[in-house]
Amino acid sequence: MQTLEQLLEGLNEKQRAAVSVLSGPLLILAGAGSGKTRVLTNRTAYLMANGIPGDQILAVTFTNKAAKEMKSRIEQLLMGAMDSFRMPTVGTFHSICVRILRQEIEKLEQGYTSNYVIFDTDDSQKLLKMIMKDLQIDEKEIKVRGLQGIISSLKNQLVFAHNVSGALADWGTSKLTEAVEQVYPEYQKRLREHNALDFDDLLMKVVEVWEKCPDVLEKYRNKWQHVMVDEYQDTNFVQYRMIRLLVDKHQNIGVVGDDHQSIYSFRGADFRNILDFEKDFPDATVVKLEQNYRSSGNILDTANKLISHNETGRKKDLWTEAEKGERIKVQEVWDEKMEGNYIAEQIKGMMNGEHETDFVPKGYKDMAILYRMNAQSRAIEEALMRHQIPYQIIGGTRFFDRKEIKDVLAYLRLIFNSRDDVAFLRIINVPTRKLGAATIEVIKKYANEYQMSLYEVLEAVEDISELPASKKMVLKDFWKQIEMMKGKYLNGPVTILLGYVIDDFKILEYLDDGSGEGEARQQNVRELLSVATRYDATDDSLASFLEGVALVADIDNHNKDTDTVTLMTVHASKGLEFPVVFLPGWEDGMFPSSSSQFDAAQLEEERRLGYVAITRAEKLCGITHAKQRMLFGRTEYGSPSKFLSELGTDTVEVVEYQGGGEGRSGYQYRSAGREGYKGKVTFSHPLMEKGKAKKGDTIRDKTSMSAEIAAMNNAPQSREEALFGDAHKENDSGFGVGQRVKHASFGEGTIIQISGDVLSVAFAGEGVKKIVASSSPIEKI
DNA sequence: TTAACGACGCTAGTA
DNA sequence: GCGTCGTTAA
Repeated sequence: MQTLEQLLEGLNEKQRAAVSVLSGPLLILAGAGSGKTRVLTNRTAYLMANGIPGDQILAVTFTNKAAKEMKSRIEQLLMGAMDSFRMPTVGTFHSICVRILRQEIEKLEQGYTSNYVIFDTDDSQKLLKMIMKDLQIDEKEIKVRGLQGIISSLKNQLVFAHNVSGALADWGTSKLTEAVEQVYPEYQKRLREHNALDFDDLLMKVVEVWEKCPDVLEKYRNKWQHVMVDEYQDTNFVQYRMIRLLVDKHQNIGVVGDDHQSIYSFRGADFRNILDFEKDFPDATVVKLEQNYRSSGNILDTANKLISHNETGRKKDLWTEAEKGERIKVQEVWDEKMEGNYIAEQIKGMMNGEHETDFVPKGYKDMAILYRMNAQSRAIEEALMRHQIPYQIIGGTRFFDRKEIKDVLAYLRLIFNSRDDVAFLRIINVPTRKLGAATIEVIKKYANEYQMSLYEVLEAVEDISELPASKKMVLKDFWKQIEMMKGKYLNGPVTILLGYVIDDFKILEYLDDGSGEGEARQQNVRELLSVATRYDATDDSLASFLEGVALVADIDNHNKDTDTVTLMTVHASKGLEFPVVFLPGWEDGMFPSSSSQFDAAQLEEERRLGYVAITRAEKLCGITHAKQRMLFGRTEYGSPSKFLSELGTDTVEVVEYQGGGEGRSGYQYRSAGREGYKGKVTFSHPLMEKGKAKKGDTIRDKTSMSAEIAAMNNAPQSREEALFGDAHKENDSGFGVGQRVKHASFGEGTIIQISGDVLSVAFAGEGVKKIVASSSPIEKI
């Protein structure tokens, strides 16, 4: 019984009440910083300590990172306390659905097999474009993205392709809805033909199979008798439906969330799910966690004041025992460059001990810069570089979205599932095999005629009279190479297969164009090898690797151990906390974003986003707003965010911009009085005007400039550099990058970087190790 | 068939 | 400001 006590130790009364609910519906309304994660993990452990087998518990988190953290915390809690235990299933909706569908999808009898592939937004866009071409829908008239968006939201509402016309009745008739009616069913048909699912399908198909096959649903109801859902306010309709199906029998459903932190309605999330929980489950135990352990008093009060301007949502009284601390500082700056400079100087100042406050940051890692959109990062990055401040940036172009990475992955996808036409088209001429549109068209025609996938056509390519002999040979060789790899390496460790793909298809040679960017692309491909080693030990190495890379989010790669400032969007920062937080760009049209200008519900969502932003801060929070800003190549004038005037004056210190802006002193700025900002909304957003960007007069070479600054600085400039360092192709002892080696204690691995005599080797299961080539037990294989 | 060039549109946020 | 895409020249 010792363990039970321990699991409740150190919790406040409310937290304890939540943790000790062993069954039935439970709603935990957890304000920002109220110890939500702790409650979630301790409750899981508590259930297990009370005799509920771990494998009967399902916990759904919002990101893979959260899942990983939760698992390791549960392990820590129970290790030593229990002799043996089975781990609960912890994962995101998407990752859990992937696993369910690997087992069950064939039961749908739609032609899917368990080795289906996952299409990302890019893949599905390509497919949609092909369909539009075939259906002769003009891409200029109907935007692919718009179409994709509507199809996605239909799927999130569980509208199936066969009843799309009924669902679209509410939308009225337009060119767009007509297009959707035509395209959506065709899109689903082609996905089936490709044995592919898009992100929305992953959820939808699970609901479909559960609704169609009661025995399958029954199996999962028995398997997971206790279900917990984190960030419940961000669930959408399909996810809600899934949960209901799963728990309606045993009713053991615990959800945690905060309607004030619902910031994902743009992708279908509906915070009414959390508001209606008690209606859905009348017997629910409701626990409100309102004590905040994260932020000092002034920060919390400011956040509370901001969110109080929202009309929808539950009223909460978030309080803290912490002292008032520093006031939030609102600083006006000239433009985005000076904003970057200001933030960089503040950071430098704090690191040099020139702080005006009692709080002393322990390092760069205590600080974060959270912005509304990724495009804001550029000016800030440049300022940080100039000030030699190390940083890591989350988001922007994801590693797995880079072209070279997607190309290599497309090879693996084609090897894994030869029906994947999108993968086929991506790589059939990459590296170039001198195949053009004409050749591809012939293959497409043939595939269409005989109802085959594009790849299958290659097997009988000799029979196609329309192709010249030279093309036939090239195509057949390609086919033979892929077949050979399928035969030899399909079921082995994915690193081996990947190594051969990179080698045999001469990917590195192809990427080497002599430029710095070419070099960076090669490094990315090598990095992919080291990522792959993590999957080598799994049973179905290739499948789990492809799944893993399809479902990673940017935030999953956040490293809180390296001593760097963190840059990311406010969206990505949800669930995190930092002693010092900078919030740039609080101007109308930026934050709140211009799209919320005429929509009260969207404006409230922006306000919630502002609330999330401020509540990330523990000790210091600095907000900046610029008089003017370069956006999409144009200079825009902005007034201070309307949110600033909602923060009150007691807990906020306002500093106006002093001095002129480079040759722009004529600009008159309305000063903010003591009662805070009263700026009127005059921001004009370039997306709203149909103006044309004027061409830039000077073209700056970004790479050379970054390299120049990087040379002045020995700290890693970016994630890339931190990962790759300064690598050379081959060293004196004859080791080469990409080569497979064997180490006496670490086993087999792949060289991913060479720096003099020091090799960086990615070992399966061991991660990347630095090894001195001349004095280590290492040999080539 | 490919490389070079200019027009165009975008960026809100994401699994 | 920048990448993508389609057109054009070689």
